[in-house]
Amino acid sequence: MIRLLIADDHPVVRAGLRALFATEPDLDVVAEAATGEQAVEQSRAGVDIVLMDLQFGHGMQGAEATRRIREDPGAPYVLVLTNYDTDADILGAVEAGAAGYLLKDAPPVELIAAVRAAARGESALAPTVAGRLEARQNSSGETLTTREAEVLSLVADGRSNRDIAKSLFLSEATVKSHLVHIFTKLQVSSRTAAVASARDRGYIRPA
Amino acid sequence: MIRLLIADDHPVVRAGLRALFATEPDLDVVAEAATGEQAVEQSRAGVDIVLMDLQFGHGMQGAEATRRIREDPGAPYVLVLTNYDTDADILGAVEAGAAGYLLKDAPPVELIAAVRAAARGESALAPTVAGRLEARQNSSGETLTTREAEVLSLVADGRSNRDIAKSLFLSEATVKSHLVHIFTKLQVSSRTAAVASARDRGYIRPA
DNA sequence: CGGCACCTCGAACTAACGATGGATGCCGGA
DNA sequence: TCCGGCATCCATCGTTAGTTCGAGGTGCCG
Repeated sequence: MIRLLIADDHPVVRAGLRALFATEPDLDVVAEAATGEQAVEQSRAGVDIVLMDLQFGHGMQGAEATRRIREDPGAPYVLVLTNYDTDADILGAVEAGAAGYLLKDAPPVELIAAVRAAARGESALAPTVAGRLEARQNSSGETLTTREAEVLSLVADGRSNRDIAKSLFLSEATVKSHLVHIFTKLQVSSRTAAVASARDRGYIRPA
Repeated sequence: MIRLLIADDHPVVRAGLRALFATEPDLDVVAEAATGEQAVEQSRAGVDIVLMDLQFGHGMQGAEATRRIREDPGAPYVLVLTNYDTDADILGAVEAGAAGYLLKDAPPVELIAAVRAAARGESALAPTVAGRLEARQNSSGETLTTREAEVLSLVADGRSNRDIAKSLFLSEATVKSHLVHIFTKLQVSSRTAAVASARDRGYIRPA
């Protein structure tokens, strides 16, 4: 018997997952959580697998909750649940200790199979994500430094170079310098293209 | 007895809604649709209320499907279902004839109440949306024309003015002209800020 | 210690952008 | 019918952005 915790802020999704797993005799949903905090709490109450949504409306997000849960030795496996497989947080969640991730629009059989696989301790990473993880580790030139990401996020807000310089207590020249590096890494040649590319790659929050 | 059609591309969501309504004796889910096309088709088979997701992975989107369904006289009422209440398509859907809209993270009781209200022919618009509809009609300056939206979406992809001009078979001056109008309506003064603002307001697809 | 990666800044130059102000034709609503 | 909004077009000019050099500072790690 595999004991499940469902963590999602959508009541409808929780009900759907519950209904889905109800048809499987070896799967038992023993708890639900509507926030990241609740998920961390409930995960300690004898659970084998946590189905963790990445996006929560308020408070702690799924990736952080995953990290907290996996801190404990003998903690349950965490399967991350997300809407888009381009989600940047997937990488964060996997690095935080998630055993795999699932797309919400995946067919039910896949969801169930993934849960069983996770319960056996197997990792369930889609090729897309696995590849992205490799890419992040190999081609080190592609990842932005924290400072560059900081600049880029301000650019994405529509701020000007001068504006950004003031906010970060830099000279405008430094901001431009960072931008040159960002453009090179992202293989673009304008700030708006950089923002577009960064959104594609998940470097920037969509909402 | 209220006969429901659930149109959503997520099996999990469909199962969740089905489970939800199963507890109500006067509500009966008689059909499901995973695409916009299916929804239009199924809506003709003796349905009272259609629960219509706005986002479909492929093919016809919810707003368009709503329009098609409501074309017929005596067509079922359509309740739009969406993740974010900032979604630009909500307005489109309501204009297409939706009787109301629901947030997927709304508590189950609200969903059920909204369905019953819609079945009685009542309109169920959240104040947020109702206000936005007014705003759209009153301050006409806020909405972008189709051409402006077209330009803006290319800007959001990181294209240059010259590039956009070529794509749309315009002169660069015309593109700039459109941009001036866009900036004015969005109350910004740069293309990146315009993109940021447009994303906030839901003028641009997040993915 | 000597790289190496990162962050910082400057200066001068080119290209792109945005502001301003004006102009035409077209169409639908008052 | 006339007016207003839309789409289209154009030129000029100041500002911003992006490029290309350069260089100094830090901290980390083998």
